[in-house]
Amino acid sequence: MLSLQTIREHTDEVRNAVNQRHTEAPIEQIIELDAERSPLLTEVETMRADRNRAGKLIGAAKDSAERQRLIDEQRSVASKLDDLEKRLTDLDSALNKLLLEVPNLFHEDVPLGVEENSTVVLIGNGATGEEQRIDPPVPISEWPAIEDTASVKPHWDLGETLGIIDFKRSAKLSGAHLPMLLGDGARLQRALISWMLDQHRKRGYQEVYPPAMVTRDALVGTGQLPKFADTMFETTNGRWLIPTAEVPVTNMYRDEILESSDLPIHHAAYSPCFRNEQFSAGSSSRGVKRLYQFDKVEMVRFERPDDSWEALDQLLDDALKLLRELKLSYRVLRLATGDLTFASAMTYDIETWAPGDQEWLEVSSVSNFLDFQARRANLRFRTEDGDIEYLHTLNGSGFALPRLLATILEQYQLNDGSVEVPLPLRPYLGGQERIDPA
RNA sequence: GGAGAGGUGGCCGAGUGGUUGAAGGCGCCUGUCUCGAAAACAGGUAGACGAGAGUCUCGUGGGUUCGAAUCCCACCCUCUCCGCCA
Repeated sequence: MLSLQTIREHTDEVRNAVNQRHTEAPIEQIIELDAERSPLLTEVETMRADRNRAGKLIGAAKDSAERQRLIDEQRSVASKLDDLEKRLTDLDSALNKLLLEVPNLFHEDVPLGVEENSTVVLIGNGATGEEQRIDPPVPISEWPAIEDTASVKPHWDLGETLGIIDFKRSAKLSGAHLPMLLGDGARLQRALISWMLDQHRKRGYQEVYPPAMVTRDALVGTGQLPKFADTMFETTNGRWLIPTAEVPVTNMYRDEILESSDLPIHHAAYSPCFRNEQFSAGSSSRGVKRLYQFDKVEMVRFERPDDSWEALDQLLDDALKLLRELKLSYRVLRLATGDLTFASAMTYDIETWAPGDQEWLEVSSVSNFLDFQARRANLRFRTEDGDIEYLHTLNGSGFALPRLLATILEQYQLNDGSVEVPLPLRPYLGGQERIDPA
């Protein structure tokens, strides 16, 4: 969250950020309550100081008449202090509630506008290995459509003919949007998970296998709650199913003060993710593109504030390294303000090309949250000078498995209907080179 | 799920209504001593808000009281035993 101080001192900037995100936040209410709170706080603190002073005198009083006189005196102010304290508590909790609904500020390089204003900043060709930085970035609305004449099947057809993705049978047990992987499909996913975790580990990301159920507080910490409760599943025992491993992992160091020498901390976590998607029939949710449950490998970084922007670039590159090794075609978007998530100050989306479906699939989202989550989750560290500061958090997927799997199936499809196994994954599949129809 | 024990500062641990934000020890930092180190001795050593005075924090939230680490209630967490389970 933003500090009260930020909202108080940079009100216009905050208002502007909220508007550019095309959302709403109770800024005016916050300003109003804050104006009432400040003088009240001073008054309450002065009265408490009096009370504490009197308490010491009462404790030390030898003469019982004098002691009784002091007690009577305090008795007469106690109820007034009580009233004022109640009002202060009410204001504080109201303010805290409102502050949780204010989105983060964003970096000046974030393009303004809605989704179509997001810009393409990088594009990579899987076949040739060429990578091109797009400078200046081009809005996706002006980005030329890909002329991909490859006549290949979309992954949902391929998955069925190869017998590796089953939509029909899983519907019997779970309903729509919860497909199952079979045989080489399940094995390919497992290979991907292992390979990705191994790659991240090599680059210094310590592996974590987090709980998939978390408390409400954890979700408040990362910013999903209180605003986005309807996008998740609450369990009957008061926990919530995680929408991403970002939630448990970012909350790991909650209420701790890390030493400067501990930073940076890099984790990679494999977990299932659960999202209460509002589906409408159509191409955007076909196949495995949008599901109630999917697996994902997520990278989470805890950084010193000065390092977080450089860390964002590294994080993006750490994700892209995997796509380069898999020889997949991809592009990187810098999301526009209207498409940014609540907590993010800047987000890159990585999309891979799905030739069967003729569309780009979002397989990763890489964000810098600055101290926004750190304030909510109380993530702090001690600087070299001994000061205590909020650290910065970042995360990026590497990668969401269903869509990555879909892209691989479509990009690695051969003329005879089989699918080649990407080179780096073969050691994880006992050297297997192809997936043939079952 | 049942029965019991317990949650105090970086750690251990005292404190059961009043100059206690908290004794003592360990650890850590600084100084004296030393060629240097160790030992010894002396001093220092939690966080939040605030310009500051000051206020708040002894698992969390309520309550009693002029006053709560200390009394009462609820909840959370940890440990032991039983039951159940992968």
